[in-house]
Amino acid sequence: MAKSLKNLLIVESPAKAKTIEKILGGDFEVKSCYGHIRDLEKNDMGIDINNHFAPRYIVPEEKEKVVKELKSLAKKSGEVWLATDEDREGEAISWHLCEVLGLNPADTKRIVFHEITKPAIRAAVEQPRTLDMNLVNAQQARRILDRIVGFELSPVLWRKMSMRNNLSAGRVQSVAVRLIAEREREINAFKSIGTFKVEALFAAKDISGKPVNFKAEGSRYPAAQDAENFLQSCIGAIYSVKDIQVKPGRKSPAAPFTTSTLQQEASRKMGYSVSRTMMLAQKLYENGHITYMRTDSVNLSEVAVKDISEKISVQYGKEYLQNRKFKNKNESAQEAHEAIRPTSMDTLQVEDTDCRKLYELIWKRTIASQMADAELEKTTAKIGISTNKEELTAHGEVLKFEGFLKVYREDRDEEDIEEEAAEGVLPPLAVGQQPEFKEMKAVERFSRPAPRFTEASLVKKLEELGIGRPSTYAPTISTILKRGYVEKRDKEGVKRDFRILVLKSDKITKLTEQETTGAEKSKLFPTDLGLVVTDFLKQYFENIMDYGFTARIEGEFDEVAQGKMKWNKMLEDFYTPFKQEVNKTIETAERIKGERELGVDSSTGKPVVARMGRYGPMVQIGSTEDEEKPRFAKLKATQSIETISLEEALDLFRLPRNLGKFEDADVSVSIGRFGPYLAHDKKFYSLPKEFDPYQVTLDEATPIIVEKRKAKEERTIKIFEKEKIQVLRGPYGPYLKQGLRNYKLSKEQQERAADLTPEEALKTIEELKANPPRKTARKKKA
DNA sequence: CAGTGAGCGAGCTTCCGCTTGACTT
Repeated sequence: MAKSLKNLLIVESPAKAKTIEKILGGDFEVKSCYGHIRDLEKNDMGIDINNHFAPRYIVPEEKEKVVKELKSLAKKSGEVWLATDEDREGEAISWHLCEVLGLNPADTKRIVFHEITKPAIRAAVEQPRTLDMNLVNAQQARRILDRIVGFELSPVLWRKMSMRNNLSAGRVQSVAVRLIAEREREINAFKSIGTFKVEALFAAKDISGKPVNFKAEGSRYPAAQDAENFLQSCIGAIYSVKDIQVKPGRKSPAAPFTTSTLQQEASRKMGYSVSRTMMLAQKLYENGHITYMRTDSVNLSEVAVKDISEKISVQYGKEYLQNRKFKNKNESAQEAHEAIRPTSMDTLQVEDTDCRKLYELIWKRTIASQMADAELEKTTAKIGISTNKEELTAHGEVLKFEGFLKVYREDRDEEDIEEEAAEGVLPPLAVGQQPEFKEMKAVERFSRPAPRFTEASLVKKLEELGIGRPSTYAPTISTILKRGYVEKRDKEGVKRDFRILVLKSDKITKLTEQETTGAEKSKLFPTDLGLVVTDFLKQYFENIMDYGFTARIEGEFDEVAQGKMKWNKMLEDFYTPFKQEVNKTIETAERIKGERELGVDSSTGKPVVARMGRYGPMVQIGSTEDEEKPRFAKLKATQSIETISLEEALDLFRLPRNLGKFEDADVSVSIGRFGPYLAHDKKFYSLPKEFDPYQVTLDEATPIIVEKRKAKEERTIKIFEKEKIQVLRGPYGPYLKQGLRNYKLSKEQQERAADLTPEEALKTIEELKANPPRKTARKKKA
């Protein structure tokens, strides 16, 4: 009788499975399928396009083990319950499970819950439903469309680009690169404008009678002369308070964390990369400290709200408690999970420092979300000037009740910070009062372009556009970095002069000071490759590259999910014009060069161009049609096709430089595939970083050669000339080298490396060639 | 390890979203 058998309940995550098994107890065996168990075959797109886009699914190799186990458990079980996530992907996973485990979708129990709490799970088991095939079809449409876009566009790039990188394009990654590319161009085109901002310093007595300084702001003047005229007009003036406004203000806490807001705050507060945050969160989740970390929901379960409320009452007092329900701003959210929160608000010691910092951040954000508003008092004082009609404004802000700010304050991105009115405490002022005038300044301030994206601010932007999902933000960033479309790096700022006019003791002084501008840390920069590929895709595939494309097709997926549209009809409508564009592009588009004319080389009269070559960005003097062969030079890592000047380009041709003779052989310096190097007597020595290949002298170069030669000798234990094998000393101990390849010695062989015979070395290499030690798939090189 | 850049063609690459370990270096 089936009753005696256990029920098998399948969820996506193994950590979830453990928790649920505890809640459901004896009748249920809870197992995990580890996400998707089937995917489209890779050959020939895995889609029969001419047969109404029929997908060809396979179980990937790495999923075979799980599938086998679930199959055998399903056979032995009384009933199978599908409890995958309540969203499009979760519904599809359940359907794939039916297909693979041989279950009938019409009578297999499908249950859902948004939170892993006892009441939610009990309630779910009471109300099983069956699979929603419309939702499954919406997922299939999503999957197939992404496969089509990716597997049609990428090969176009392979054909049209001369680089041998494994280029790729896709609905999400290509738009992510576009955002970074356009921001860069915006910055390059930005014309900074200086204006003079008036700021006066006064003093008045505070409550205890002590004089304190405070600031008041005046107008901005576009020209230095206007600012000077204004200061001039203030000479000898009397300043008096004309008006005082006191207004209450409030600040409310931010919603509990989702994946993207957690990534943003961890980046702003701790400087974690997006993938680091996810790794740490994964650990916290597996140890049962926090709820699921890939979510777009800001919702907290009732049980959690109760726990949080109690904690606030006990730890901070009842006046700090204010329960709130947050709504998701984002339309594309699927909300299959809760917000990210601690599983319990009890104080908890997390061992690992980085994990602890992230845990504490989550704890504080969660607690703060149910705390009272902070109450402020904002004071604005207008100060009149006796000699002219202008008024100065002083702002003050006093915190009356700290509320949630006692625990947590959200940081802001550079992008969102407007120049702030000076905040702080104003001394008590009265209308008619004449505060003591100290000085007035007009400081030149320059407008700034939007800052470059950080990983986290890119995620924020993508989420706003509805592009990508919590589980893909980190992988998307890895992809565009790996493809070389984007680089993460620092940029040194440049020094800039700015002017200050100071009015003090009825005299105006003019000063010039220096500031650093344009410095960036850990920002995303597009490479020339990224810029060129983006331009190409924008030109030929405007629709896919449009920032609204995902939102539009999401609307159609929703219609499929509601049963208002057939999924293969939707794909048909998308595919027909898209495929035409692909074909047209393959036929008509020129190879992607990204060429930019820089001018004429004055010494030869030949044109100079910057462009993409087989090995990356380069400059070229003369053309291939000329009788004389053109000259080529590679751009430096910090240079770009778009911004390099003729002068900088010509400078690159100063290499190779012959430095002179050393030990009867020429010493020359150049930049090669692996950076700057010295060449001498047919041997190469890489040039240490502190030397500039354009500046280095023979006297500096010879010690480097001598030094490197010595180091190499010290590394060499033995050389077997005939076998062309070297026994070398490396950072992990002695090893063998033959040609370009290294071979590991066994521990025992390492100990007697100096006594190895050529025969044994040869044998070792043969054996290692026959059985390469690493199991991980390695890429074949042509 | 080291100076390439044209074009041809073999054989290969590639997407997004769900999930975690198993792998060395």
